[in-house]
Amino acid sequence: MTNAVPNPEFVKPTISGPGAKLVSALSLAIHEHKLLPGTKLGEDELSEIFNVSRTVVRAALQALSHSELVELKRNRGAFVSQPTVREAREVFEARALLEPRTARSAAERMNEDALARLKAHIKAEHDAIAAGESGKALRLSGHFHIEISHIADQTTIAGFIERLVARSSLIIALYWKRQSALCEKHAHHALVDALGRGDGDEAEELMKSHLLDIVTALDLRDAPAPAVNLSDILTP
Amino acid sequence: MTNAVPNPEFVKPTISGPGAKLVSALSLAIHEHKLLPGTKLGEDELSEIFNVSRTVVRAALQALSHSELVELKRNRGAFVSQPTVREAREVFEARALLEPRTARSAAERMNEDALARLKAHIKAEHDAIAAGESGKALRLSGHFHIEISHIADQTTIAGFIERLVARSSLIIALYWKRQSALCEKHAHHALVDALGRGDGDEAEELMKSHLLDIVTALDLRDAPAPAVNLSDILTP
DNA sequence: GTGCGCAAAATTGTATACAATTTGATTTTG
DNA sequence: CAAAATCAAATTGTATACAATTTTGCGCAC
Repeated sequence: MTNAVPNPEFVKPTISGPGAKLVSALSLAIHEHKLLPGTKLGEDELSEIFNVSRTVVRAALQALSHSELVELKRNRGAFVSQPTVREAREVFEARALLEPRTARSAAERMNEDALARLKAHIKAEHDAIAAGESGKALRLSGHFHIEISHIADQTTIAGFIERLVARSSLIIALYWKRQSALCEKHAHHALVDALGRGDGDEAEELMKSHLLDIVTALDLRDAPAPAVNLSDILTP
Repeated sequence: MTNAVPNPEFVKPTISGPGAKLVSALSLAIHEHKLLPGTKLGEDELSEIFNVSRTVVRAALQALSHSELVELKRNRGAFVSQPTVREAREVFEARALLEPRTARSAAERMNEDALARLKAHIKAEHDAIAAGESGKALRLSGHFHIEISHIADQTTIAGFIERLVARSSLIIALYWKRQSALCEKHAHHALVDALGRGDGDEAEELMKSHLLDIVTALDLRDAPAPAVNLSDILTP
């Protein structure tokens, strides 16, 4: 069965043709933490798996690098990005700057259709958790924020938020405190409530504290990134 | 003589090797309004001008499309982007959201070196205007905002602002009211003053009104579109 | 046994050839 | 004469071949 959410894609169609499938599949896998930060994405490997030439693989990897999910190192290859602690802090500072205001706008532009989409989204999150599909649940919880930004109807800012959410997924993979449970369930539910009532003040406040909660569940001391490739770190 | 400004590049090194030159040259030409929105960027044409294969031209065009300076249309080719009126409004709304706050941060992190760079920047703008190089002046005036965002030391947000400034350049090419003079001279000078004094409140306020001034000088009602000959402008 | 150096293998970078699609002009047809 | 159909030229999309670079592994000296 396919996703219950209208648009399951994170990466906008910056690329078309056969490469689009590759971009979708890779970004999906990264968002669901099936591909972990540091994983090498070899060109031959991918071209064989997807039955396309290296030309389109390279185009897809370049596209992913521009959305910052993948890092390209010249003559070395493509790797799933490994945001640093500093980048992690910056990403959530940027989200704190953009998203609360965006949630307010969304509340002001709310309508029946949008509310239905959000509720369906939360249900999908629920179902994924119930089914034990933690990767999918994680991806959906990120996508929830994107959905709100789309309701706010600010395409440009929504694009920024998409990038930040994508990066957040990598950050969570690297810095999430294992002991703290990921229970965005209540926060998202409360947000949908506020949005449904058109309560911009509350939506803004809820989003602010929700983002703070997420950061609190991260371990952003100088924790070394669990690198797959040690040589990247040990050789200057 | 080369630029007096430390980093004349707008597009970050998302691409390396021979293609980097191409990206630099094209983004420079676009920022200086030598290549106007809607201009077609043919692959053969560029590969001949820069003496590289179409492979690297395509990579460069893809990079430019991800920074939204260029729009790729499948089976049609690459064109200098033509932001719509709606996009234009969104871009300046996003700038209004990000830049005043960023100017405040910059004021708080100001130091001797940064102040010197900003003053050198303003001087370069001055000189370009005096020399009648309006394209260069325009590019520098955009880069001034990027310089401030770098001083604020928020790489992620700085990246967003870079994209917005790039897009603004296209917007100005399309929607600038000819009658209104572009005199960012005073605004930029006042900003540097406030920043130099570490006056965050004033810097934030000045940036806000400065951005408003720019929008006011735009005619965001309709949109014509010009075009141009490539080989007349580009020389590697 | 450790470290260095060199050569082979693997991988990425670039160029070129060919396929698919669009474009524009010319011809055909009502 | 206008509109539609068509065919050739031009342009982009994709695959493959070759070059450059990095990685790997073996052998040798110390």
